[in-house]
Amino acid sequence: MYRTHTCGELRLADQEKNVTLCGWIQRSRDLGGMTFIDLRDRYGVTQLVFNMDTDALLCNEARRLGREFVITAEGRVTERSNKNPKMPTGDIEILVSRLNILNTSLTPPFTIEDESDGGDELRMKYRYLDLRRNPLKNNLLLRHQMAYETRSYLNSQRFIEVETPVLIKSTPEGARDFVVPSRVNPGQFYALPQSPQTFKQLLMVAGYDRYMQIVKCFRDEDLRADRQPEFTQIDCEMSFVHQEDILAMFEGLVRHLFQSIKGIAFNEPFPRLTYAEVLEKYGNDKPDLRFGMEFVEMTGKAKGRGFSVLDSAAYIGAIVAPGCSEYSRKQLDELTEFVKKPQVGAKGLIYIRLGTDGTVKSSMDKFYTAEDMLEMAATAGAVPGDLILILAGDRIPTQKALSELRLEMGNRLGLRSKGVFRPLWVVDFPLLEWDGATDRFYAMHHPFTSPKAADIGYLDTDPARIRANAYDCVINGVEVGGGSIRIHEEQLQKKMFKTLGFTDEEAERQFGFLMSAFRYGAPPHGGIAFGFDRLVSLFAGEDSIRDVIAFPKNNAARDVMADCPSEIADEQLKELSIRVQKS
RNA sequence: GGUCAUGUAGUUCAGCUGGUUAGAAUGCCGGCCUGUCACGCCGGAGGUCGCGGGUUCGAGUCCCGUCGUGACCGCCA
Repeated sequence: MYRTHTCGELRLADQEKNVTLCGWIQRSRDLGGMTFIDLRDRYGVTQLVFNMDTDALLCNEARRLGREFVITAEGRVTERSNKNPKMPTGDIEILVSRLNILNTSLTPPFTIEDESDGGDELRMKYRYLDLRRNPLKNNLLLRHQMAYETRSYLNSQRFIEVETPVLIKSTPEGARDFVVPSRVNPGQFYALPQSPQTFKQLLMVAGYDRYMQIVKCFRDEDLRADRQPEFTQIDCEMSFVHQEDILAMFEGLVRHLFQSIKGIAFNEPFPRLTYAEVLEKYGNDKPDLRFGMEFVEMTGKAKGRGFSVLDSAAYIGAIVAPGCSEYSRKQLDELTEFVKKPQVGAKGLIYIRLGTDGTVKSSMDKFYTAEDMLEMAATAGAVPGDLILILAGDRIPTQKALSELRLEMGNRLGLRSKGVFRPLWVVDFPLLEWDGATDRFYAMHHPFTSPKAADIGYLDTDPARIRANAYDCVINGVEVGGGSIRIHEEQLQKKMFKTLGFTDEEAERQFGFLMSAFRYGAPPHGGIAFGFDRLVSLFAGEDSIRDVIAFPKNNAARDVMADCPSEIADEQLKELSIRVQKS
């Protein structure tokens, strides 16, 4: 070993020890007669000291060290005459007797500090330098701890980790597949898994009744701050369970992570809201429960005064912004602009101010009396000093817009604190979604999700009404996990494929192996997958999952450090029987 | 596929209704400095204003195109 200790561990108790440290030059302070150097490694920073009087030669050598040089330094641990209470190692320093430069460094293009001066683009290009900084280092350490605690909890519950293949069969359902050409099978392709879905079900058929895997998944869709083309799931499946058993087991996992990593205990069970409920109350299937401001439907109450915007609306919804009655014209205009953005899509915003002095002011004073509005305010549960914000229009788009407005108000009022966590389960998702463009149903979760027993009858009569045994785990407005109880009977699965518009032949060609397996004693089973990157970014308080991934891709799915994807040699293409069409 | 924002010293940014030699901070280099820890002080170097075209007597600034980056919509079972 080059070193006897790390740069984070020496304390006053180690005084007079002769030690050797290795690390990178964080910074040096040359005072003329003496020079201080902060030496950094993964574990911390330790101050080295050189003195002209003690050893002029060595001190001059130290003055020539540049930022990010890699050195090894041997010396004696001594108590500082000026201690630095801000550093864990601030009581000591190393009086260096021997110095060795292991490697020099170019001056890095941005400063390796907690608050770097580098922009995103540059830091992505030099990711290996960015990873030297504490914020990213701490995120990766957190990620490691969470993976470790996940395995620890699930292992204690008798789950076993099984690896599943990465080169699998492509299927047209769901997200676009990443595709891999097969050299030995010209003209044929593998796909990278969007998730190990079918394999974990096959493991259940095989009798491994508690499976888990922390596994990479791939989806060739456009990116977002919380979406990468390759991402990591905590993938799980269990046999002989009902929905209730899954929720209990994995509520346990989430609790274990919060307890062991953040020391947070939740006293109450996680709330469970149905899909229908969260849409009515929050206009969103992943509601942020850190604050209330639930929707109040006014559709029945607010009509019939000759205000055409409301009279013609299929849905009228309100939220109450507590204590905001004094919002200025400018602030209200900002909110109106916000809801009118194309991404939000409302046509306008109606407000009612309930003054603390009992007065009522509204943007629809022309049509409604003060009594009308006080009655509406009472319906909405508003009190003097509150501001009521109302959107009207078609039901679904208006609820969606009101949801955006609710979140915006939550931000403005500081109700979405990063240190507060409000998990919940959303249950009873619809089984199917109608798509007008292709004129067919799609599975909302995936085609293996089982319908609620009570709703199975609707398969033939009214498929849109069927609720699924599907559930999401949502924390602070982030969908961190989701799963379902699967279909384990061949006949029902066949019927499901039929409802989705598959012919028997198509179903057989794409999922024949699964259908076959179901003929050999498939146990009832179900599972869940957590978005590990999202979970870590939530714990880390980061807005983007890129900050918890060592080497992420950018907006356009490029690795700007490696400059990838890239073209490949004609030889390679030929070998793969692929011709590239240049447009 | 679409909308919006953005691109100026190594870096982060400023640069007004178009007008002399494009500024600041930080980093870098040199000098001074024996208890600093974001050390301090003095000095210096450093620019194809992303790229291409246009308008104009004159463009970092206005217009068009293009490329990069970021956020969002569509998309993501």
